[in-house]
Amino acid sequence: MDRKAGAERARQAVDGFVRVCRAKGLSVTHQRLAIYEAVVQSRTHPGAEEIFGAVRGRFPTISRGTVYRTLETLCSMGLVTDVSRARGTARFEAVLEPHHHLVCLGCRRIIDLHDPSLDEVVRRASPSRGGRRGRSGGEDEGAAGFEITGYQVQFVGYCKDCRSRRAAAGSGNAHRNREERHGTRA
Amino acid sequence: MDRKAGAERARQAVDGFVRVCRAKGLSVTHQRLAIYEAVVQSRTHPGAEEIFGAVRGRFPTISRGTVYRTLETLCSMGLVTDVSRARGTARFEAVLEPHHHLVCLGCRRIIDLHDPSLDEVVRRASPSRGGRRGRSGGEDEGAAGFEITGYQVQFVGYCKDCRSRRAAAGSGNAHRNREERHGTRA
DNA sequence: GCCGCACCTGAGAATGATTCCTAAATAAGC
DNA sequence: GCTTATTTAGGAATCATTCTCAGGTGCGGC
Repeated sequence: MDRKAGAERARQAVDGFVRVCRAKGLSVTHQRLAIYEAVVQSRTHPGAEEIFGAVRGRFPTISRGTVYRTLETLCSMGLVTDVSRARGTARFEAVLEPHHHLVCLGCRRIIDLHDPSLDEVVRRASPSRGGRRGRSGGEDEGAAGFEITGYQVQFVGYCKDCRSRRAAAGSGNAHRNREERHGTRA
Repeated sequence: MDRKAGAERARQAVDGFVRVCRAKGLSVTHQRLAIYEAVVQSRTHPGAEEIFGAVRGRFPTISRGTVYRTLETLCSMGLVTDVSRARGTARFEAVLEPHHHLVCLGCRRIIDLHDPSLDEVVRRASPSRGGRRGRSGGEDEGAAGFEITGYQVQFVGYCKDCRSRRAAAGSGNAHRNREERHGTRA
């Protein structure tokens, strides 16, 4: 039953993949499909290197470049998410009071957000305080025994400047500019 | 008044810095102080490169290595925070339903956390929905006009395995092992 | 104010992740 | 099957970060 459900889910995923590729005018290559499947099958939030390793079983000659390129493509198709979408170079601050962040995916700006009501709310739901969870299929096993030392609510999106820049580029588009590339689409 | 308050704040920061260094048995070097001041004075969540540039005005021969090393030291002293403390290599997933993450600073494991109550609550406080904010001194100006495309609550800490590993290492400590180094202390 | 030494820094090499480049291979429409 | 635009393989290049080690410096004791 478990096996059957898994096979069914895999088939649906492939179907969806092909449909989305067609819709976006992208070729369905074996490599793309294999990389997508590798992400779908993994429960461990794999990195590019792990996916490279997994796919190499089927395509011994696949290159890292293909893996990186394809993962970016999959993200922009919305089939895969970059968990660390606000990732980038290390960024520091000396603000010691607890607070949260708005991260601009366009220019990588980080804006502090002080809102005590967010803290209150997160603290209440925090898994270490017995917040209810596991209702969605029991996927959160690893959470047991986790010691939480900190948290933040991270909002991602586009700051005022980048919004107007994007709006301006909207008319004469046909390409994504370099600045947008380093942000991971949400 | 603004200027005076700034100077006062700066002096307090330096005092605190010296006190913490003494308490931890660390030398108070000019470079450390300068790097700390650069972080304190910046409102923009600077990266290592920016701090390097800022400090080079005073210490033309300072090296990047010193900047990186010192930032790590400041973080472990608790004077500075690595905003992207869950940072690392890119990590992907194909789970499309909204959910949150537990990030282990020990082994970099990422655990999904499905808790609809968190979504609900965060959505209610979201700055684009007019959540109350700016009460803490008006520092959140940049938030105006920000378009939010996504968010996540990110809990950082130590998973069960890493906790027991740390506990075991606790008796025979005197050094931080390599595995802990790549995590930013909370 | 001077000494010793453990702790720090500077310089640059090394590493690791990611991106870029180009020729060869391939999917998709006809 | 043929054509062409898209995609891939392979490897060089880039960028952030870490490591190494020889020389320099803060600081407690005299």
